[in-house]
Amino acid sequence: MRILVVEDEANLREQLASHLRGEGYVVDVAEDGEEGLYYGSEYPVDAAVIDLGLPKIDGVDLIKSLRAAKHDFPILVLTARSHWQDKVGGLDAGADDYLTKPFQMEELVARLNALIRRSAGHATPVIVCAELSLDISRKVATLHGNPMELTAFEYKVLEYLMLNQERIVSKTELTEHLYEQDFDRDSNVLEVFVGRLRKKIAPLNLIKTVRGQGYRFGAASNDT
Amino acid sequence: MRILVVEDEANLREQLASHLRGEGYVVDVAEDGEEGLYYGSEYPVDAAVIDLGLPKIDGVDLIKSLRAAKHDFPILVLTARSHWQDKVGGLDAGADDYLTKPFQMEELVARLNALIRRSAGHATPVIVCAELSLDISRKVATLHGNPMELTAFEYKVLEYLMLNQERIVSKTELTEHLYEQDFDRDSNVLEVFVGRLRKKIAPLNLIKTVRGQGYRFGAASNDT
DNA sequence: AGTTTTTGCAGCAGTTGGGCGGCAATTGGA
DNA sequence: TCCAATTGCCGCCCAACTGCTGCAAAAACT
Repeated sequence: MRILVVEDEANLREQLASHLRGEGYVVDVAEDGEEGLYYGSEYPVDAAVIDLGLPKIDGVDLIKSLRAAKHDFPILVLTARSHWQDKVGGLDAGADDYLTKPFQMEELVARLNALIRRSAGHATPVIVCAELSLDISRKVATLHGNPMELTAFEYKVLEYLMLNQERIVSKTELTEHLYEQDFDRDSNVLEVFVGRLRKKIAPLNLIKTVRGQGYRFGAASNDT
Repeated sequence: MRILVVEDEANLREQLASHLRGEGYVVDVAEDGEEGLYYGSEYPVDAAVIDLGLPKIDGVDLIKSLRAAKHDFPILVLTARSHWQDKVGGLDAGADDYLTKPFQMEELVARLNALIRRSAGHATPVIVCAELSLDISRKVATLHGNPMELTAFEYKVLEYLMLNQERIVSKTELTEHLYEQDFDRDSNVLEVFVGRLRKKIAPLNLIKTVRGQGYRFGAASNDT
């Protein structure tokens, strides 16, 4: 999952970035509204964390611009406690949730998780498909009731596919959402991971290949 | 479907071309307005993506010239965010939609799809004919409610025929819209693909041969 | 240092696009 | 009406491409 962080204070910005990376997210950082607008428009981000007090373009205007440009990824707004009124402006502009500084990283992560999940159309933190279920908040997959042993990357791939059930997800899309931008385009790592995942969830045939287009995750249905 | 891309910046131009080719389009590229006018006049393009800031002939003038020459394929205009006023000029000149840079490829593709579909006279993204329906945006054909397994080429042929229902489409026309220009004229690939399509949608007799002229797709009606 | 995870490489296999030649259908002329 | 020429159709074949897998090296983590 790709997160955009827009925060002007260097210290907090780095803290956010490194903590989110530690949680397995791909993170783009911007230090002002202009840069934020650029990243938000140019990269396929899955969610954004935006501080409201920003140079160049104010946080509220940034959100408005992003929404005007039809970017509908969820936005979590950060406000200083002393400016708590701002949060109303942020939500009005199109943000989805807010957090007042100071805050705990765990809380931010939890809220981000929830936002991403809901924006993919899942109301609950557990996605179930046949005998396989995925607990987004605990980051655990369960097969036939037993927790699966997945590596960090295997989990990321599975999560992205399950959040986008029934949709064809191209390898490019997976790459863009799961890797930092400079990634070797003609590598076959993804094929390898999909292969391993398939092996681990066998004999459920949930990950289907659509030749020339990508993969589709879904309940084994009408193939051929 | 044949797309004309007119963009002076080499990087973006190649990115556009390769991404659109990846989506199954046939792409002509031009790097200035003059070249754009040539391709737009000479080849049977189905839609064009035109950057407004162009050398030799400006984007707006290019659009005007194309329209003056009675080319009515849909045109999607690209503008830099800082020159957003341009878009008005572009639309006035005869463009059909616009996108401000930077933008995401997915969005461009989605809009192009919509433009092509509408220009063929279909308001909705799903074209239905008897028991066969085609979802242009998802690129899926459905027969009797079951999604069909079509190869990339079979799909392209079917899409073109269905977008041009009831009209006689010559093999030359199909070739020009579905293949890059240097194509072996006396090949029978198209006949082969039409044959395979017929087999897959049998027993519906939707693709009729008009000897010496081409094919006509339509609800089985009064044949000779 | 040892283990686990990620990545690159190379070979394999299935699918697809396209060629070739034979066959069928239509047309026009005798 | 019959025959030949033309046009389109179809089955079979092959080459190229895409995706999969196993192995080994590199990197990350303990």
